[in-house]
Amino acid sequence: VNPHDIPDPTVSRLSIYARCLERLIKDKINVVSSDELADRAGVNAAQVRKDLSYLGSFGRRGVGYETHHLLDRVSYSLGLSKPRTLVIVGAGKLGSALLAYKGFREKGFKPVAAFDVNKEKIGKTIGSVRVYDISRIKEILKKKSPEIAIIAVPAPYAQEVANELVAAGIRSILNFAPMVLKIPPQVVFRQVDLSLELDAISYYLNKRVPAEKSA
Amino acid sequence: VNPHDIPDPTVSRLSIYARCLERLIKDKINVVSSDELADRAGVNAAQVRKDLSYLGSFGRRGVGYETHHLLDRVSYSLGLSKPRTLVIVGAGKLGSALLAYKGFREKGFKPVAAFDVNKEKIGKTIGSVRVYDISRIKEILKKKSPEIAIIAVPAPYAQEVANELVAAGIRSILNFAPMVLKIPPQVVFRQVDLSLELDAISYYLNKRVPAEKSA
DNA sequence: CAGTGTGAACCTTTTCACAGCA
DNA sequence: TGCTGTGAAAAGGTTCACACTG
Repeated sequence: VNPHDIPDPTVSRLSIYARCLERLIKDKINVVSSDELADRAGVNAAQVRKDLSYLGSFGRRGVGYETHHLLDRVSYSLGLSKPRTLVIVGAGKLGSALLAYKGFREKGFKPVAAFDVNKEKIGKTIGSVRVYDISRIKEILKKKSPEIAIIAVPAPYAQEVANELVAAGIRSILNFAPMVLKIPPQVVFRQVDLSLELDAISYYLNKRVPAEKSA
Repeated sequence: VNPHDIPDPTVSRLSIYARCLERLIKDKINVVSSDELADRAGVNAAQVRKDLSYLGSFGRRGVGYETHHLLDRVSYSLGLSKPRTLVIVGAGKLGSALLAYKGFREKGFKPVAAFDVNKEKIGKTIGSVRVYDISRIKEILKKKSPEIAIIAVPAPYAQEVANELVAAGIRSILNFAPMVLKIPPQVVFRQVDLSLELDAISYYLNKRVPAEKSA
């Protein structure tokens, strides 16, 4: 459907450019150069131009990019034009925090259901979304046809949950459990891994001088 | 301090190998081949061998890697041998979820303080850690000297918080706010970005056939 | 033999540098 | 003149393939 294949790192940066463009538009700035956008996105200007070139060319030479137009184009490429529905599996601390997250709705990601095993949570409403018994995943997914499932259960249950989601025909999964999951290739899969990030920080902390001398 | 420079993607995978090795050890498996480890980590075997080769060579040809020894070596390389202290700025839904996260302590990351602006939270204890007024960052950081700060405040405040942390001499920052932050290069910096991940999923959802025909 | 360790080939991504255009 | 768009070069990472060894 989309024009061409965009490299994965570029996809990630497009999301960041979109965020920067929203800010610029909020500030009533109508034109931005690759230099300025690069600075705001924390990358270099050639990178911005190369990234945007995957979407076609609509900068004006000698001027820059029209912010509204560029945001439209970036959003379109990311498929953000139409709203997306999602479910969250696991309504514990993390799941609840995610359900309460305002950013979802603002960006067009709409939670339509949550699941948990805890009897006390089942039937309750968190962040305007109902919590269902986890055994009803297949049934509810059939009814609501969400496009995205977020896994926010403890690591030992994550693979099992993933299997059920896949069996129920989910098209994409975002996993927060610190666990390698086997997911069939036709399902879009991404991972957010707090504990990996901490390990990485730990590594780079050690690489730096253990005790700094001066600023 | 550390032997050699390890590529960033390898650092991330080392964290995953460590996780797999813990599992293997829990299951009383003492030797593992690069093939088996690769399968569990979701990468290919050459990758595993190349990654491990950055740490030296201690596999036994024809046999595999001794799990205990390898885990020790990987943990050491990641700097996980010694415990790390951290603070969390922002004790809202997300910050509280993070404070409650058991995985921290298990892996040797110890929260020593939290900060918030909300008067109702200040003075309370969440997950065994006290919540301080955010204006006391400098003072408390001086006293507790944490190595890592986690930013879990709303995006508009994240840069301001980051500036204070840097001014207070923090050595590393993990940012959860969906916001590009300017951090001086001597501070180790990583970002966890939910909204970016969702955008990426949205992109790949669009790339796939909009309606699937068969399995 | 089975499985590691690693140079070399391959592939992807980033950066450079400049032609081309408003 | 100033800034985009883009080939080409450089850098960085992954995979291959095989010599080597317990």
